[in-house]
Amino acid sequence: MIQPPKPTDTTSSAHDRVYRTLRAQIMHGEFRPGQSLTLRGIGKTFGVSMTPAREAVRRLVADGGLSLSTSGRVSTPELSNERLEELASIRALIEPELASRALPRAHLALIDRLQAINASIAECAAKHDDVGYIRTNLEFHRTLYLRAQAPAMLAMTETVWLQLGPTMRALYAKLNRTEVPHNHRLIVAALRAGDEPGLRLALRSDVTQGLRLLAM
Amino acid sequence: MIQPPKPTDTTSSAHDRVYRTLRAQIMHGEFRPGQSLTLRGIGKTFGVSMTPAREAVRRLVADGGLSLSTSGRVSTPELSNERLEELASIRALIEPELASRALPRAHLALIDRLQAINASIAECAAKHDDVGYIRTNLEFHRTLYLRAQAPAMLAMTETVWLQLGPTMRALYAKLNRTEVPHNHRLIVAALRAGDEPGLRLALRSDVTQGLRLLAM
DNA sequence: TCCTCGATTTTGTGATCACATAGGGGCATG
DNA sequence: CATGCCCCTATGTGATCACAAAATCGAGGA
Repeated sequence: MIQPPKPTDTTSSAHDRVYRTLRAQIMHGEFRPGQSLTLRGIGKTFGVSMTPAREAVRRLVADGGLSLSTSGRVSTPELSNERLEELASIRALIEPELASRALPRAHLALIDRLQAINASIAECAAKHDDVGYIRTNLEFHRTLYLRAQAPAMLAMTETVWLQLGPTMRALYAKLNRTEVPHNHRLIVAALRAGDEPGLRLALRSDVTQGLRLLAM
Repeated sequence: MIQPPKPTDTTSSAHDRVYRTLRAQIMHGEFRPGQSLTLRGIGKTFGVSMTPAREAVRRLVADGGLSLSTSGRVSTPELSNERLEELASIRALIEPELASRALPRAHLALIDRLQAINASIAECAAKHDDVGYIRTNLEFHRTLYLRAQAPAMLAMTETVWLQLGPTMRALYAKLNRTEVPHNHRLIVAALRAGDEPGLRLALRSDVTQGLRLLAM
């Protein structure tokens, strides 16, 4: 009946806010694989009705960040090993390409920023902050790829990250890292040296490294 | 008030039916670039209310098949040249990989089927049936890639096709093809010969060919 | 004839409701 | 104590409504 007041920001629609928040949470590993969500629960969390919650969920299902059971129940996906391997293959295909495109545009300020992000990663690793580790790790990659000026390719890569989010969380929780991955240092070094083949190789290794650890 | 009867199939939800139909239509070039759609119009077309229409549209927006104006208006995307080139690059990156993975599993029956599809393409070309041409062309690629046993990679590729749909339509309408693209014959030949490098090359050429014609 | 401004219509957004069904918990029975 | 069944609650689906904003159309004036 009475439309309740709109105390929140009016800069974007409700469903978009829900969508972006949930997407970031999933991508950064804040949910475990197979964790179930409910539309009413999401709505309650964000202070909206079921309608925008459903739209956000639909979008997330569309790009693989959530999966729908046959009865319409929503949960984060549990990836099979084949799926995981395939997603890693996609990363290994696209991300070296993105890095390679970014290379000619990577000036010193960018490289310094990447090194600073690596320091943040080290901090998260020391604190055993899994979510922070994943988030800053992805930030490292995104910062580099943004220079590639290839928004569609980047969007596609982020969609893969989204699908991997919950599984990465479960994986990293087991690993108990304590330092920056070696490959990140190789990436920075290759950028400084302008070494394109080395950069591609380092990216490929970095991307497939997590999977290799899982398969052990 | 009164819930109207459900005369339609109960095998899937309304929004899913709308989604799949619209997705196919967009991918096959049944809409021109920039063509605008309305939620109420979609609902009326499919005999459903706005709710499922909105959900279907959200999903399509999420994977780039439709775009939203700032005011929430829905339309098929008009791709910039940079975007187009980028999407072609993605195709050129993934599709040779898919073909390569399909190659060891491609037995004779598959190759024959591909050749039959090529014949269908030729028919469509002769009849100047643009939509049919695009549909059978994509069917050729999908039939091959299904053998790769890489569903995530195939899904990603189809998403790119979806984004290209309206533009491909506009492009092919200008070209007035009259025969099967030469590269499709090369693809079949490479499959028969088990020639992996040749297959990758033919795929790459086939995928980027359309773009090259546009840039002329 | 063309531009401008205002009213009306169109359209998207979000809330709410009725309904069907899937799941889970509790109870009875072996 | 385990297991199967049933009822109730939780949950998703789709329709409808109120509202705001945008677009479109038309009238009037320059």
